[in-house]
Amino acid sequence: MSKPSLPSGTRDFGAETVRKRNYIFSTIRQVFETYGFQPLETPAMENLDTLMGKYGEEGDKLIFKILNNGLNDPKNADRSRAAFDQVMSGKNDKNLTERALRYDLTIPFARYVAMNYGKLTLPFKRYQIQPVWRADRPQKGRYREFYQCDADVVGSNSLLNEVELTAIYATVFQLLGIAVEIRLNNRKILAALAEHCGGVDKLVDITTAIDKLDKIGLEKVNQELAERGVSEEQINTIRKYLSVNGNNEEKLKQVQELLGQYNEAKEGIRELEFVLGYHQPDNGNSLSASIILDFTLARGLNYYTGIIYEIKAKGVQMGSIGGGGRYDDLTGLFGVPNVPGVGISFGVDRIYDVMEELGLFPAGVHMGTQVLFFNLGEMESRRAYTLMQELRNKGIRCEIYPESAKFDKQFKYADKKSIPFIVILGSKELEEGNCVVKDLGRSIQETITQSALSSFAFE
RNA sequence: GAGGUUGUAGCUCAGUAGGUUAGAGCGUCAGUUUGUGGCACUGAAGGCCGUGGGUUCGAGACCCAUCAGCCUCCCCA
Repeated sequence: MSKPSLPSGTRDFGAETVRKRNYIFSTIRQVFETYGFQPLETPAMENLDTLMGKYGEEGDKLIFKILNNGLNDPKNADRSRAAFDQVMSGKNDKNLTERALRYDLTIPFARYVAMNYGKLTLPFKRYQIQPVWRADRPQKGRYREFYQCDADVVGSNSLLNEVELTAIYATVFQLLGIAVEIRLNNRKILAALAEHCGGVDKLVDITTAIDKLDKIGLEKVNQELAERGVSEEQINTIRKYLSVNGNNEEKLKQVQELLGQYNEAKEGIRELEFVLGYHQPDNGNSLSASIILDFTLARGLNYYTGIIYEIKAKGVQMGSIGGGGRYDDLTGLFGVPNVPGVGISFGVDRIYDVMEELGLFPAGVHMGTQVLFFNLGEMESRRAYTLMQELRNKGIRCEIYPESAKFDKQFKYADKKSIPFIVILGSKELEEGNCVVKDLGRSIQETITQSALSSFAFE
């Protein structure tokens, strides 16, 4: 038997890591709660048809499918084989798989809203912090199991929601100490560009092409567009669009000049102006985050219809650490039309990697044992145990060395675990009703009465 | 899905052009030290060299396959 291993792209988390991750989770949760969002949890698995077709062609490929049970039952054998042939020809078959692991938190949320529509008070604001799974090839900042922290509002068209979600992004990253760019764009502006270039059907081609801008450069983007039947004049417009620059105000002005004749573009510009207007420095915001309009931002998720978000950490080589946007009719996919929504997502695993790389975790996240009681014999440890429980009742994190071992060994144990205080209670102390408290960091100790121990300041 | 790269002790890595019994540091354990740690010294344990084939008199080294990690593209958090 060889050593056990982990499925590709999954990880175990040791104590240190768990504490640091919890620090991120609780920061995000606290901000979500502050903005009036309520928690929701949904199952790890969903019916396959709930997920399929929601994330685009690439997304479908990355959904982890769960094999049905009982495939090997003789009475199912023919059906299983037929289903397998279906799958081999690129189709899904319910006789082989009808469930899958959740791919994100937005679609399960939409499913939940559709199922509970009558019971929910609209606008409905929920947050959700759970793992998601993607059958992707692992690499830097990319895992097959990772956590998302989502906040969504459904049942409201108000741009005030976008304003608040922007503020949530800014607040969370400020609390975590990560300098970020909150990049904003609007699908409506992209749609206007597509319209200008010959029709909405070009939207996907154009957006995926311009999304590659910073990777393959302007020339290649143009080349790629030409291959997709975009005329020279239209490419010229795209070229101008892509070279929009300056501060946010200047960028908006240029886009206005370029696409202002389209109503959709006007609308998109107005929406962005609205959100930016709320985040002026004189408006109670002291954002360490910069809000940057990026008209080349074209998030792949095909259900976005309005403002889209992407978060980029400054000073590190890392994909986006958050994203989101507005969707007009997500629950329409599940039979409940006309429920607009907007949401954002935090990628905790990438945030963790960024904070680790930049050394941003505060020293205080180590919440290990504070006090180690030495074990110096049967009678001694009985007494020590009683005293220890008193401290624990006061919320002090304690442990007693389980064996009656040599001093040396117990000291080294405290060192290894970075336990700052030890309590020595040996035969002499037992007799005199005392105990010795030693501060290992300062290397000082004092003898106090056992009754005074529970009010000792372990700091 | 395509490509690159790595895989030797618990961890980080050496291992020369294929040649005896596979090395170091750190860590672990024991001792110097049975009531005062971090240091030092002494000693010990721990490896089918990722896995399976192949070439060779001989493979940790070379070839093929496979698995896993990391990285790039696609896409994404």
